[in-house]
Amino acid sequence: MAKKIAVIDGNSLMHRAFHAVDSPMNTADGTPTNAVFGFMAMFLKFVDLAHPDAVVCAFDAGIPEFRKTAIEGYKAQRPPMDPDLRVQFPIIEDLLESMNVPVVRISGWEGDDILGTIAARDEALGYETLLVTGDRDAFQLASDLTRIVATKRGITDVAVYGPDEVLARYGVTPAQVPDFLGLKGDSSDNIPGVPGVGEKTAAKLLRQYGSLEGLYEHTDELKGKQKERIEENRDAAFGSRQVATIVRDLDFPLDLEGAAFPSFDPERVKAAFEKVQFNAQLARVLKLAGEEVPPEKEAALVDAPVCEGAQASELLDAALARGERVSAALGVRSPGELFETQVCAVGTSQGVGLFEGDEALRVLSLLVRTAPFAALDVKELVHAAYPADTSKPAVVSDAELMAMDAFDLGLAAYALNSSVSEYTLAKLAEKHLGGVLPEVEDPTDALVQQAAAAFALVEPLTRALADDGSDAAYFDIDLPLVAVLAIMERTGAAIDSQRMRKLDDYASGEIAGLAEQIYALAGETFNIDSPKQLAAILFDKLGLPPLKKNQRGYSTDATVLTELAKDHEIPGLVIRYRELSKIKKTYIDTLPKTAAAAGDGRLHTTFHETVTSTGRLSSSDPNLQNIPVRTDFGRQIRDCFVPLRDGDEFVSADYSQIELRLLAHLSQDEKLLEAFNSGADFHAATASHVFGIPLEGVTPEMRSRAKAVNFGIVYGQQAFGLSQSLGIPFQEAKEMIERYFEAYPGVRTFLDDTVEHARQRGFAETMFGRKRHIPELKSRNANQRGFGERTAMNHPMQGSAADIIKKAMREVQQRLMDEGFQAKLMLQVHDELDFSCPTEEVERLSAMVREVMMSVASCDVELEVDVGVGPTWADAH
DNA sequence: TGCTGACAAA
DNA sequence: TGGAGATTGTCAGCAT
Repeated sequence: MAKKIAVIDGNSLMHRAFHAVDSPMNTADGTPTNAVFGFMAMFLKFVDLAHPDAVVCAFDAGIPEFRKTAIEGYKAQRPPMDPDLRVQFPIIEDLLESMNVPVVRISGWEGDDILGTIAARDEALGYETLLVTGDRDAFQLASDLTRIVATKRGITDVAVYGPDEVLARYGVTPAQVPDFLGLKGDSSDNIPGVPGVGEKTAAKLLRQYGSLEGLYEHTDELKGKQKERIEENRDAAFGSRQVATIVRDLDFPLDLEGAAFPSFDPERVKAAFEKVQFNAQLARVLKLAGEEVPPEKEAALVDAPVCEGAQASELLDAALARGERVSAALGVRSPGELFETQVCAVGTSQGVGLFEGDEALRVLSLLVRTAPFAALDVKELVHAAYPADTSKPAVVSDAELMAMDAFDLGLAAYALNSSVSEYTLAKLAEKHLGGVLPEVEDPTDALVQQAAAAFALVEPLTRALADDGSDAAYFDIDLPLVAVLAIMERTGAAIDSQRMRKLDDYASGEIAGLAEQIYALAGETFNIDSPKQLAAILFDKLGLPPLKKNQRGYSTDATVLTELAKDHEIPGLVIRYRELSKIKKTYIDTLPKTAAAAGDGRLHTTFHETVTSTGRLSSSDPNLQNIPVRTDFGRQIRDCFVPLRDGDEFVSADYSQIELRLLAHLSQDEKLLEAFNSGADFHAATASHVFGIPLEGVTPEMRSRAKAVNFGIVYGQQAFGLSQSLGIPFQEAKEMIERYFEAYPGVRTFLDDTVEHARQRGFAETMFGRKRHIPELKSRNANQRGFGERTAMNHPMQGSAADIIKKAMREVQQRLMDEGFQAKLMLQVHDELDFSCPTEEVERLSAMVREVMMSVASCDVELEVDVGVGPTWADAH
C-alpha cells in the first residue's frame, strides 16, 4: 500500500481551534491553552481515523511578495492576531516536536504553499497525501493521490474532499479553483474577486468558458450588469487568481521517506504534555505508540489485600470495632452464564472484603442500619437491601434509614462542583487522591478498586467540603435528603390503568383521524413524525414560507407551525397531532407498562440529586416531574394519578411564587417586599408599578403582561425573549423591562451585584451556601458570557428554592413518622410535594406540611404554600 | 449506537 | 454584526 502522508496547515487549524474551544484553559502560569487543546483534539481524532504513516505540520512565516503586489492590501486589513492566540504557537510547536512531527516554516511563505509543495513531491513518489486545513484554497490541490481534510463546524468535525467531491461541492474542477476564487473572491483572505459574482455565477462561468482567459475572450457573449462588472474588474480577477494560486515548488529539505508517525520518545512526550496538563490527551498519544499510561501514579492508590468468606467478615467486624467508616461498592459476579450473584466489596483500612449473594445483602443492611459507611451513591446501595418496591417487606425500617450514618461521595463531589456531568470514583480518585484507578479487566477486581478508592476518598472529600465552605449544603441539605428520597422511591406513585386505557382509545382515534386529514390535505401519505418529511410537504410541496432554520434544514417546531397555521390548514392539525401523539407515546403507552412491571403495580421513579447545576432534583425512569398539566388533554394524564390506597386522598402542597419571593428577600427591594407583604395580588401590584397607575386601574391584560415580566426576571430574560413570549414589539418589551427596574431599583442593584460577585469569585451561591461555579463569566465569547450572567442571576433564586424544599422534605418525612401519620410522601416536582393521605388525616397533614414548608427558611417575605386535596392529582391542584 | 429535533414540566 | 431564556428527560427518525 502506498505510504500516506498527512500535512497540517497549522495556522488555519490554530485559528479554528481558538474560536471553537471557548472554555477557559490555562497553564499554571496563566497562559491560555484553549487553541492548543482544540488543535490536539483534532489531531488525535484525525490520526485515529486516518492512520497516516507520517505527519508534517506547516506554519506561515510571512507573505510572498507576488501576492502582496498582485492585490493591494492582501491580508492587510486583517486585524493583528489576538495575543491570547499568538502565545499558544510556541506551545503547540513544542507538543508537535515532542511527538517527532516535523514543523515546517519557510521564511516569506505561507502554510498553503508548503502544503502544495509537499503534495507535489508525494505525487512524484507515488505517495498518498492528506491535507488538513480549514482554508478553502487548498481544494485546488485535490487529485487522485491528494485529498483535502477540511474542518467544518467546530474542529473535530471534518469532510474529506477528492476531485469528485470538489466538483460536487463547487461545480468546478480542482484546477479551476484559483480561477473560481479569482471570480468570487474570499472575504476572509481579503481577496476581492469580481463584485456581484458569487459561488453559483463563478461556477457557471467556468463550466462554460473553462478559465479566466476563456471567459475574457468571450465577454461579448455576456450581457447587462454582469458584463459590465466582469469587464471592469478584469485586473481584480486575475490578481485575485494569482493570490489564490498555491505555489508547489518551494525549495526546502524534508525527508519524506524517513518520516514516520508515531515514532517518539515517550518521556519527551510526557514532559511536554504534563507542562500543559493535558493528561487525557497524553494518555491517548502514548496509546498510539503502544505505551501505557504512567504506571507510577497507579501505585499511589490503595493496593489493598483482598479476602472473602469468614476472613472478610472478620475484617469488617474489626474495622467496625475500631469505629472506622468503611466503604461499600456493589456489583454482580457471573460465574456461569446463567446466574448472576450480587457482590458487595467493603473497604477498610486493612484491606477489602468481598461478600456474595445473601451475605452481600446481610452486610449491606448491617451497614445501613448500624454502621458508619461511605459509598459513591448511597441511595442506590440502600435500595439493594431495602428493597426497592413495596411488594416485599422492608428489611430496613424507615426510621433506621433516617438515622443511618452514611457518607455519599457523589453528593460531596456535587456540592464542590455541581456542573460535572458524571461523578465516578475514577474521576474523584484522580482529583482528590492524585492517582488513576488501575484499568482492570475483571469486574470483581474493579469492584475491589472502587471500594478501596471510596474508603480513601472520605477524608480528602470531607476536608475539601470544609475548605470550600460547601459543607452546609452537603451535610445539612443533600445528605439528609438521601433517606427521604429512598423512602419516596420505594413508596412509588399509583395510577389508574383502566382510565389510562380509555384515554388511549380516545387518543388513538383522534390521532388516526388527524393523520387522515393531514394526508388528504397534503395529497399523499408521509411520516408526520419525521420533521424532514413534514418540512418537504410544507415548504417544498405546498410552498409555505420557511420561517426558521435548524442544522438539518427548515424548522417545523411549534412556533413555526403556529405562524403557518394562519395560511394553511395542515400546520394547525400537525400541532394537535403532535400534542396528542407526544402525550400518548410518552405517558399513555409507557406508564401502565412500567407500573405493571413493578412488583407492587406502582411507578417507582428515580430521583437524582447530582444532575442539575442549580441544586434542583431531576427524575427519570420514568420522569414524574414532567407529567402534563397545561392542556386539557394533558390534565387527563394527571387525572390518572391516584392515591395509594382506597380511602386516601391526593394532597398537593406547593410554594406560591417562591423564586420571586426569594428575590424580594435577597434583594431587600422595598417595593418588592411590600408587594408581597401587603397581601395584594402580586402580579397586579407589579402591573401597577410598571404601568404607573393605581392598583384599581390594572386590567387583566396588564396583569398578565406583568406576570410575564416577573417570570422573565427570574430567568434573566431579555427584551427579545419577553417580546417573543408576549407577542409584542421589541421596543415595548424593552420599555417594560426598563420600567420594571425603575419600579424595583433594589432588584437591579442586587442582580448587578450578584453578577459582579460571581465574576470575581468564580461562583454564585444560594442562601444556604450552595455554590454554582460559572467559568463562562470569563469567556471571550459574548454569548457565553451572557449565559454566565443569566446563570449567576438565576442561581440564588432557583438554587435557594431548591434548598428550601429539600429541607422541608426532610422535616416533613421526619414528622410523618414521629407523629404517626399514615400519609405517604410520593413525589416532588420542584416547588410541589405530593402525598397520599387517609381522609381523616387530611386536615392534620395539610396543617403540618404548610407549617413545615413555610418555616424551614426565615425570610423577610412569607413563603406562601397552597394545599389542594382531591381524588386525583389533577383535582388536588 | 449516538445525534438531532421536538416537546413535556417547574 | 448578529443574536437575544434555562434545565432535564424522553421519544422517534436518521445516519453510521
